[in-house]
Amino acid sequence: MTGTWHEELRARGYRVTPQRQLVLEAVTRLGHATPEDICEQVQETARGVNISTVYRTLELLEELGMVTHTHLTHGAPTYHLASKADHVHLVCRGCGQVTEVSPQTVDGLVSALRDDLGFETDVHHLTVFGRCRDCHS
Amino acid sequence: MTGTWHEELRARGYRVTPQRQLVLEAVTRLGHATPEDICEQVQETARGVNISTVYRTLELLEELGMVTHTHLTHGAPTYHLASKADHVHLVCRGCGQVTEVSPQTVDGLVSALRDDLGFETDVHHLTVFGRCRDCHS
DNA sequence: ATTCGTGCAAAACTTTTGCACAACG
DNA sequence: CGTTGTGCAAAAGTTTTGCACGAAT
Repeated sequence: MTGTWHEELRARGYRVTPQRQLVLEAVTRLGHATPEDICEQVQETARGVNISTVYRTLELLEELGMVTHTHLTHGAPTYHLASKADHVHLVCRGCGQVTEVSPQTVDGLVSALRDDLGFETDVHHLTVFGRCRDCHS
Repeated sequence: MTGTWHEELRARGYRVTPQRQLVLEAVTRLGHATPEDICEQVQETARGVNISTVYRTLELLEELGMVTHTHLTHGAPTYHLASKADHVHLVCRGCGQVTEVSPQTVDGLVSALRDDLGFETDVHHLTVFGRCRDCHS
């Protein structure tokens, strides 16, 4: 299971390092996590890892299409696995809860934008803000 | 026309100051603008205005419901008039262009989320990322 | 006259970058 | 071994905060 993306890295001339493995594992485990969250998680295994390495690695993994990021709150970007990114985020302004819903929920919107405007939606990046059932004020 | 929101401010115990007028005018004029954009615009009229005042004023105006902000790019928040915020943003990852489309484009999505999940979408804050017609790579 | 708002400066955060050393292949 | 990646430290960028002065009511 680890082999696959090792080859992916190598094929593109990048090296496989413990730091890169740890960052990817942290993203896998944490789900929606900020660079700082990820750094903390990584440091539980390897204390020395620097946050600048986390930033550099996230940039790399994103370029490789292995992770993506979205802006769920204020300004903090959160990263998650691209392979598990096939969903749309709902963020509740009341309780802050993040829900994931199937991309087919937005199929209509995606088609409309494509047909009317030629706009190809990046569903992975779609975040919908609002209020969940429990937080109707 | 200026009277209306002057009273709004006063009614809530806030004062009407030139800085607040200028920030609101800048937001009105610029459309989607970052705090720094707004600060520059304001300073063309009143050189002394400090960016911290801009931040404080934007926070106030947002609390009053007169402006809203969205995250159109990286991490830079952009502000615009709440009264003109009745639209959805399309952001092209290729050329960076921001297009506004009618909220009725997302009516289907909004209904689906409400009916299925009880989730009330905040349409003002909806930003869709993707690629515009001219930037299909 | 009082209280609130502003400018200034510094602090707090987040993200990026340069460089010497370490380590992957 | 050669080249790429990392840690460290510092820089750059953005947003927040404390405080004394100025301005609105």
